[in-house]
Amino acid sequence: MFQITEGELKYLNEISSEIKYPKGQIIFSTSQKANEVYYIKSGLVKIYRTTSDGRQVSVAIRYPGDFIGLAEVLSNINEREYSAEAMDNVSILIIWKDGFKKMLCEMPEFSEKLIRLMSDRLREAQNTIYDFIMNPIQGRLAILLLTMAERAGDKSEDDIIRVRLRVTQEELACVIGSARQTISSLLNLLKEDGSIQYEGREIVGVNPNKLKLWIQE
Amino acid sequence: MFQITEGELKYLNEISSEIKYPKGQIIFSTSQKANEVYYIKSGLVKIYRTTSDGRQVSVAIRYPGDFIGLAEVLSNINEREYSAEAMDNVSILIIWKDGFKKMLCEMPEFSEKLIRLMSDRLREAQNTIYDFIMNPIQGRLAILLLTMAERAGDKSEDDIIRVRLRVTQEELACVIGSARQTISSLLNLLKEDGSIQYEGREIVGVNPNKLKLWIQE
DNA sequence: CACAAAATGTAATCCAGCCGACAAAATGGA
DNA sequence: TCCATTTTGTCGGCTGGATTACATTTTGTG
Repeated sequence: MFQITEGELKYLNEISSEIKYPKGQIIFSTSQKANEVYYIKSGLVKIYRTTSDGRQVSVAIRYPGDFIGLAEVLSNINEREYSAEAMDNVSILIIWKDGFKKMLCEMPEFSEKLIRLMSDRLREAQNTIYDFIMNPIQGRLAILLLTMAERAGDKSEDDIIRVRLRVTQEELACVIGSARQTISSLLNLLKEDGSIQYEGREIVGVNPNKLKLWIQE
Repeated sequence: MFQITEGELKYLNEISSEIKYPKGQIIFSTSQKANEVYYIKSGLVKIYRTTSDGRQVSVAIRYPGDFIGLAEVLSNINEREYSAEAMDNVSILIIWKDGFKKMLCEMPEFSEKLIRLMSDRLREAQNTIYDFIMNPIQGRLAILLLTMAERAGDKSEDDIIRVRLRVTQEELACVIGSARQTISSLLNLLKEDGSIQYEGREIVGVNPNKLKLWIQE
């Protein structure tokens, strides 16, 4: 998908400052001014909104190599529509709007790539909508675990993805719009079934082929 | 949101050919070659996928002034991931990939605007995901009717949107991931409630304020 | 090490909304 | 105008999964 080049990263490093956020820290939140974009160097970030009754609803998870906070800046919206929170210890580049827009002008191939990036994200979001309509909870959970493993893990020799995911059931529930208790029992089913492997409270292995059996279509 | 200029439309007219599709006609479908983008001059188009068991799942509805078929072309995907079908009599410009990409190079402000467009669509899709998680069926239906009215209707003197929507319950059901029968009774509730007005089988008026009462958050 | 806080497991209850089945109404061709 | 086809209305039964309510385990912290 989207891959940043050496040159671009160098440019980014010059116009940004690096910040580390500990797990649980909020990077930006709804209705703050949207004056910067962020580039994730390491760690996972969840994009979410807090509802009036206090629940959290996540619409995406972003991984190392992803930009976040892009949509508001590119759409020229003044305020953040979603919040972003570090799901573990996260290292991030902060890039000010003006610098970022200057970069877009000066590096036309980067600008071109950005169109592709937004396009990829749109397709991804549409697929999420599709999956929500098509799949019952188990399917959505399977899809989520699969994508998380693919994006955050290293593919090893056999077809089991080695990974290191420390994510609570509550967080998973927010992403697929479900209840924590339901996730609890489903995860146990997946465990028995060999679709996922735990080590303590950390997911360390994911079997794509077995997981896919839970997914509709 | 996205507004095309006189100049851009003129340019588009030169590199495109206009085609009219009668209601129900398929404009492109899944796994066809993705060699062109389309610009809707009039009419509504649904973007959907047919599942293995024959059901249709819609992920978006596009309106006059929208481009369709963009994502595959901009992402450099070879095959269509979704199908597009005329929801009524539709008039469309077909623009070949090469011509479109040439236009992007020659009109940098257009290219810039396209980034904004994709960004807008991404936000829209994320909001759809959010709504799916937050809202039960009535809420989703209300949101759908509201956006359809806002995009396809003319705002009149009072705060009722005058519109002319000929859409079957089946189609509505596909968009919000529900069953036709459920839509049937909900529409009747909305009718009684004064949220929407029918004339025969056509929705001709929508009351945004009343509709919003059905929406969570 | 002890204790509070966070995360998980489990089970009973309940209900929104899907599904099947059918009747009625509207629409559009011939 | 008539008949086939499409679209809509309605109703009961069934079920996935939310909700409530605890018990148990794990984790971090003074």
